[in-house]
Amino acid sequence: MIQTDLDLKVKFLRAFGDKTRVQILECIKFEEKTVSQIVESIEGNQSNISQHLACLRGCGIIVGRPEGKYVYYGLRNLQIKELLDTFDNVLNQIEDNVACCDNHIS
Amino acid sequence: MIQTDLDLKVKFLRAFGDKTRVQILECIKFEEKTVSQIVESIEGNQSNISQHLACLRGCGIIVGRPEGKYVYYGLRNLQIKELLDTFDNVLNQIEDNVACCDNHIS
DNA sequence: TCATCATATTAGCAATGACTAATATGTGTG
DNA sequence: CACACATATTAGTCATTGCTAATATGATGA
Repeated sequence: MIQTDLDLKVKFLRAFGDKTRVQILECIKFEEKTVSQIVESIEGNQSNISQHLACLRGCGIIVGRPEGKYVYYGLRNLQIKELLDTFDNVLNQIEDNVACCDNHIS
Repeated sequence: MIQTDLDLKVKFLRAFGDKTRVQILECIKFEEKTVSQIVESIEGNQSNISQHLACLRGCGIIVGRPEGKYVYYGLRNLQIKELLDTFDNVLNQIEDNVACCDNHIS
């Protein structure tokens, strides 16, 4: 299947649109963590977290650094960090509007 | 149901993670358009587009301005515009990684 | 090498989201 | 008022995504 730029963009953006993945990103926003640490921190299960990590990694949002039997995950680069900060900033301004969105789409 | 800040954040971010909605945003990025114009521009159907517009509006990303029998939709504010630009910038840097993400999640 | 721990992968199921078709609302115009 | 046009809403179906449980891989240390 051919992926257009649009498809890639959507895939990238969709990666941010899941509760577990947002929690993971917040969890490793300031320092890299092992899978176990992330699992414990957000109280998920190992398999599930591992799948979401694979997704975020595959989308170029995070990177994994194996070290012995652990893998440390962290944000890919500063740009991603800044993007996350931008989300928070924009969200603060429009929080009231988002609160009343009850359409079943999204 | 109580919506936590996290839920709101996820709802907001998820709004960007759909092909049709991304197309809509690109379509009205520089100037507001009527629903009909958007429908024609991205070759969707009216009902579908209308639902996605409701979603984006409900999430505070776009605003609708009724004028006579038309409704003009545009980005809510400059911050949203800048956020969209940021997406493009970040994406340019990591496009190669996104391309090879084949996990069925996201 | 065997046992253990950390992480990844797979398959199947459950839940959510998006699309279509039909209908409703609302606005302008003859 | 009646009609035409623009947009919104609803219900139902189909497709996608996420979760769980089980198993596999890979590394460490006794």
